[in-house]
Amino acid sequence: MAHRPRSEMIAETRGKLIAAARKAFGTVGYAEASMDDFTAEAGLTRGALYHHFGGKKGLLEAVVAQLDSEMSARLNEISSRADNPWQGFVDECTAYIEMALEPEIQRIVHRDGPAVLGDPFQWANQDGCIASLIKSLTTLKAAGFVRPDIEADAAARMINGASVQAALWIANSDDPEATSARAVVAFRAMLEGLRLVHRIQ
Amino acid sequence: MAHRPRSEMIAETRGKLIAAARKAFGTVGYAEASMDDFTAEAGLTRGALYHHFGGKKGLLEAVVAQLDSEMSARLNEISSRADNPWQGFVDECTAYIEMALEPEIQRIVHRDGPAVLGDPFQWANQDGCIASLIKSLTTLKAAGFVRPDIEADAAARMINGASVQAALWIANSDDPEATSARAVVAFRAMLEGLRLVHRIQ
DNA sequence: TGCACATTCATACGATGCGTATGTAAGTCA
DNA sequence: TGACTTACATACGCATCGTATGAATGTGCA
Repeated sequence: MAHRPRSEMIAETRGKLIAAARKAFGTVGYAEASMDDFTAEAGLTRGALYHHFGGKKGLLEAVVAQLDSEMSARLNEISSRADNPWQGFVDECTAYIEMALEPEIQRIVHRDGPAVLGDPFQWANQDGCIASLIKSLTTLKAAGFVRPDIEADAAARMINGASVQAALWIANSDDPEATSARAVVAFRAMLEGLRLVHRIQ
Repeated sequence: MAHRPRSEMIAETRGKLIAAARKAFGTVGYAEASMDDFTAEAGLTRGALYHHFGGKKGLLEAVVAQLDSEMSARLNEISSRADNPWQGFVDECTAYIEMALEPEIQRIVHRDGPAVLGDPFQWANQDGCIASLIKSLTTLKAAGFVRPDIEADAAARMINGASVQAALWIANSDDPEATSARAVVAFRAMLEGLRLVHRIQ
């Protein structure tokens, strides 16, 4: 094996650690994942982990950031190819729920992540999927689709909470298809409440 | 000390363990709470803990059940003393958010609880606060306050998710008063979406 | 009332996982 | 090319957990 630049080696090491941790966290969960085990699986030891990430928690942050940016990219892709802005947003939210059904995302991003790292809105991923949600809502509001008294941050919070719950419900259901349909009805109704409409009564 | 009936001793031991665990879980969190430490603080050892609760997880379940039934009692009290059913429900939800601001409830019920025990809707506390939510929604729907196509379970999910997020937002804010006001606006708007109203366009 | 039994809880032990301190090899730059 | 830094492995001590065992006390039955 020829001499390779150090920066490449580092990137490879970090990547291997993140991948191994992601797999372990996603399957057995953060608390049950043994650092010795999954570093060994990556052909490394805890020494490398502590050097690059400071500890288990730091590695979780890195894993979450990776998942988050992947989700964000998928969401941007989806919302960008809609002609109606509101419909695009509804699509985005629906996709958000569907992604939360994936075990890796559900477990790491929506369960262990918040429990270990705290409030997701404080994770401050500039390119995270929550930032995407807020951005979408901001433009929607500016375009007059959302009630002017509702702030984008606040709406993003509600939507995030409801989405995760909806996904949890569907994932734990014994008839995911039917449950999904029922969840979407309630979820869209909730979104309608945020929308700017004229009412009587 | 005279001979006391065994059932009393047991109840006292369980109570002491639950109280000590509740305090520890609420302050340092579930993962950081040492069983040796908080059992000793209760004047006991891990032996008693394993005997009565099977382990740390079982004790967490007991603590959560206690908090949950306390919350439920408070919610029932609040919703019962409202004249307008819908307003009573809004009050109940608002109280739910406010309770989630209490560190003990936020940490144990909304953070560590779901992470360790899984989906709160599966905890199956017959007298839990989620059951209260569902019950309130069921009666509201029967009375025609809620859109007929929305199921009580589904709505409870959305509301629960949104409430927890709202509470998290407020709790982590540097101006809780102002944040609370903004959160409530969005939350009520969301509730309006579930409500049965006549609309144009 | 007395005794066998079940239950409650403490103690003791082994195993596992974590964090830090230290060592070593390899890359980098003057 | 040699001093220095960086990347990672190794080794050690400590805390925590689960279980197996033991002692003490209340309880049910003759």
